[in-house]
Amino acid sequence: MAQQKRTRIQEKNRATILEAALEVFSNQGFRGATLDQIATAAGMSKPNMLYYFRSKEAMHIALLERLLDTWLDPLRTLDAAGDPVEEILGYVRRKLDMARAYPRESRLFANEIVQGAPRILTEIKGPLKALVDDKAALIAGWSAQGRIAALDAHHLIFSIWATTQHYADFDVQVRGILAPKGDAHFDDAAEFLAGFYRRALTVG
Amino acid sequence: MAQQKRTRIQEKNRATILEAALEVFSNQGFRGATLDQIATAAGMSKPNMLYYFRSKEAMHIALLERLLDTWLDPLRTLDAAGDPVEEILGYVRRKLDMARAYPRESRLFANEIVQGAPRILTEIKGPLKALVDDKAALIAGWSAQGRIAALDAHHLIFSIWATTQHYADFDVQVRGILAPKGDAHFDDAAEFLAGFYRRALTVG
DNA sequence: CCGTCACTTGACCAAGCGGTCAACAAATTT
DNA sequence: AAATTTGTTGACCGCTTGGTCAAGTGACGG
Repeated sequence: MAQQKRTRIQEKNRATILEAALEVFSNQGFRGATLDQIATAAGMSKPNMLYYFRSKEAMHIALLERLLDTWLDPLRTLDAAGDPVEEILGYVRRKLDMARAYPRESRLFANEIVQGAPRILTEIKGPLKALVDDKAALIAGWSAQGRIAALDAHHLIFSIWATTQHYADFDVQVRGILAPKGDAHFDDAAEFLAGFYRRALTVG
Repeated sequence: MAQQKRTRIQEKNRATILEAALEVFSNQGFRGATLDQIATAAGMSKPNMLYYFRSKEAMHIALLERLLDTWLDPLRTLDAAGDPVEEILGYVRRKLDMARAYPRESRLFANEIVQGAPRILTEIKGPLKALVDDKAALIAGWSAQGRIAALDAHHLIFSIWATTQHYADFDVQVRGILAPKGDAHFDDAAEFLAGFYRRALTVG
C-alpha cells in the first residue's frame, strides 16, 4: 500500500487533511490535537478522514516526512564556490524567509524536538546529520583558510537555526515584547541578523 | 487561600509534586502529561496529589510562576556601569549556564510559548516586556554611543535567548547531530558563543 | 440497469482521562 | 484518651478520545 496509484479525489482529500492537520498540530502539539478538531478543520467527517489516514499518528508522520525535505533546502544550496561570508549570509536570509513563510511547519518541528523527537530521531541521526556534517566541513574549511573568522562550524549552524526559527516558534513572545509595533519585526530581524552575522563572520 | 500557613508536610509534598510535575510536563507538554504519570513520579496516590493541588492546571501555573522569577535573573544583573561588551558576554554566559543547569525549566517554557503561551501571555506582555524594554534601552544607549556595534537591542536579546535556550530545548537534535561526541557540547557552545558575540558586538 | 468499487458517515465502543467521594489512618490539640 | 484536624487512598464517575463498523451513496464500465 505504500506507493499505490491514487485517484484525484484521494490526492485532493489527503492534501486537505494534511493542511488541516498541520494547522491543528502546530498550534496544539500532537497530544493536544484531536481528530475531531482536524476533521472539522478539514471539513469532513472523522471516519472519512480515517479512510485516508489510518491513524492520527499516520498524519503526523506524513507531515514530518514532507517537512524535512523542504526544511533542509536552504542548507543544501550552500555553495562551496561562492564567497564564504555571502554564502552564509544568504543561508541566514533563506532560513529566515522560511520561518516567515512557513511558521506552522517550524512550530510542528519545534514541538516534535522539544518533546524528544520520538518520531524523527532516526531521520535526525541519519540524513540530517549527514547533510549538516557535510556543510559543516565546508564551513570549517573556509574557517581554516582564514576566509571567515575562526569558529566551530556545527555551532554556527545551530546558532543560525536558533536565531531564525525563534521568530516562528516564539512568535507570541516576540510580538508580546515588541508590541505595539506592527508586523514588521521579520524585516527588522532580517536587517539585524545580516549585520550581526556579517560582523561575527568577517575575519580580523 | 493564597498565602496560608503551611505545615511541614504540605511544604514537602508540594515540593515533591512540583518536582515530579516539572519532570513530566517538560517532557510531554501540558496536554501530553497525565495526572497518573505525575502521581507515579511523585510516589503518591492521585487523590492525595489533588489534595495539594486542586487541578492539573494549578500545578502548571505554580510551575510557571516559580519559573519566570529565576528565569529573568541573568538579564536583571546586566549592569549599566560595566564594560558594554563584557556585560553582554556575561549575560550570554549566565543564560547558557542556566540552560545547562535547568533544561527542564527551559523546555517547560518553550512548550508553553510554542503553543501560544495560553497561561503566561499577560506575564510576557507585562513584567517581562517591562524588563526587556528597560535593558534594551541600556544596550541601545551603548550602541548609540559607539561603545558596541550599531544594532537593534531587542533583536540582540532575542538572539541571545535563541542561541542559549536552543541547547536545552533542542537537546536531542544537538546530541543527534554531534554524536558520537560526548557531553562536552555545552562547553563548546560556551566557547563558540563567547567568540561569536564578541566579534559581533565589538565596534569595527 | 446491473455489478463493482471508491467514497462517505451516523452510531457506536473501549480505553484513558481529570477529578470526586467516602472512609480510613495519622497527627495534633484539648 | 477523646476530639478534631490533617493526611491518604481505593473505588468510582462522567466525559473525551482515537478508532471501528455496518450501512449507505455515488461514479463508472459493461
